[in-house]
Amino acid sequence: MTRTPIWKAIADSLRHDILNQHYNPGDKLPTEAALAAKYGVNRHTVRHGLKALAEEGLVHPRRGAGVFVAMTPTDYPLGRRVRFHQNLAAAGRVPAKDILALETRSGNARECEALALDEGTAVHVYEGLSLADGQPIALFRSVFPAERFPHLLDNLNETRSVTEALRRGGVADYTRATTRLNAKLATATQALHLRLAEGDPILRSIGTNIDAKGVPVEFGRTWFSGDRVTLTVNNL
Amino acid sequence: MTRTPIWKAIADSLRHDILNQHYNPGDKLPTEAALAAKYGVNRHTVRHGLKALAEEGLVHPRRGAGVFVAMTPTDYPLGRRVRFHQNLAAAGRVPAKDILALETRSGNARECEALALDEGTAVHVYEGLSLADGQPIALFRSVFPAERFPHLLDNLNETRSVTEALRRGGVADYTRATTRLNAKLATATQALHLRLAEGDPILRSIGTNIDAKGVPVEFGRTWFSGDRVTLTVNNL
DNA sequence: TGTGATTTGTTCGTATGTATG
DNA sequence: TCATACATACGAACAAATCAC
Repeated sequence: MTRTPIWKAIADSLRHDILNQHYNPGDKLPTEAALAAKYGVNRHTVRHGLKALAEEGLVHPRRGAGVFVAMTPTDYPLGRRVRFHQNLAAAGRVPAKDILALETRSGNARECEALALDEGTAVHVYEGLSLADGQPIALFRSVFPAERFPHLLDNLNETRSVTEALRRGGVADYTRATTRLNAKLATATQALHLRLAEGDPILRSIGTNIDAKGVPVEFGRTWFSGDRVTLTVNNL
Repeated sequence: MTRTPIWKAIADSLRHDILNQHYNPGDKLPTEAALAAKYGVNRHTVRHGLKALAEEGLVHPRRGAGVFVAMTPTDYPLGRRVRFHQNLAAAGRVPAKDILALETRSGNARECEALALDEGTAVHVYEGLSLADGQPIALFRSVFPAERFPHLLDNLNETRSVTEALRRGGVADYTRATTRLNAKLATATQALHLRLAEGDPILRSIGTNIDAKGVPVEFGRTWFSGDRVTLTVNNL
């Protein structure tokens, strides 16, 4: 009878540490050299164990950077009310937003149609990056009717929250009228912002939010990292 | 004052023909050579015009095959009741299914958990290809509790319809309990079946259907072609 | 199953007219 | 007037993917 191989023992040990939250999702494991020293074995033996963990999907090596504990995809519920901050807090993540652009311009055909405006009407545009635990999970571009919300950009700049900015604009509540979902490949720009490789899978969501009277208040497009987000649809 | 360029005139002419249904979605345009002859210009000039249309997303060239009028992605509504045949008929498409596999085996951990079975319990597996107007739009793998539906495979083989096969198994109605969505890249096998290129975007949907009493009757995974399908979420 | 014809993609080269400074 | 840059248009050849037999 053969003893269990050293590489398997190392894999088991690391797996135990990961599952018991000694290492957390997104954490970098010690370098292969450090692990080899710690276990008193050759680096190749450590690599063998890490390879097994990678095949299980538990870790995810990045050349030149290190071996990282796999992030379980963030669950992002799509429902009648889609609220970024709430969604991520409910998933136990720390939400954050980076502002990439805040501007007012004339809306294009699709934007104006979605917002029930005449083509060419002025719209506010809010582009940004959504982060969960500091990791980018989505790019978004939201468009709002400019005339109805004169101070929206200031409020967005201050709060970064669509919900709060709309509330200050007199919209106490808004709900999702439609959502359309596609799979796409990341463009170079998207990859840059989301810290992905060009050609990585992207889940694109296009939706319109309406106020209590059914008037569109926001037309939003969101590009989720396909690897880092799972959209969930729960029927009420 | 300059005349309008020939290539633009050709693009306008073709766009007119497309918008006026002279060419329909999925149709192949005449070859570049044929168009060049028809308009009495060089092939490059035709290509310039076609390139403009392609950038508008109106046409979609395929090397070695031809230039095709863009198919608008099939809308596939995700709701409480997801019915392939109804969904496609509602979108004005002709639905069809190819059977890739029908078998009974013991379910793995995830399948049994989703179906609320003990691990290793026997399940029926239905793998196939969903077609709209003859074009493959999705691969699916559905898993059913084998004990509860003894003749399911025969019924599936005969009707190809999950709804009908379950009805014959005594399930008059079933509803979607959960849906989870991810973006992935097509594997070689998936690309082959869906007639895509490896690495093309795939929208993966994982869901469980339950009967009127809330008992799971189907655990299904579907891989939609990201380009050919738009999932829509309405009336949550 | 493979083989040749068809069709788009790419890269050379040539020539002309127009706007700019 | 000259030099330059750019868009337009034509021609030829070959590569690569696809399709039909």
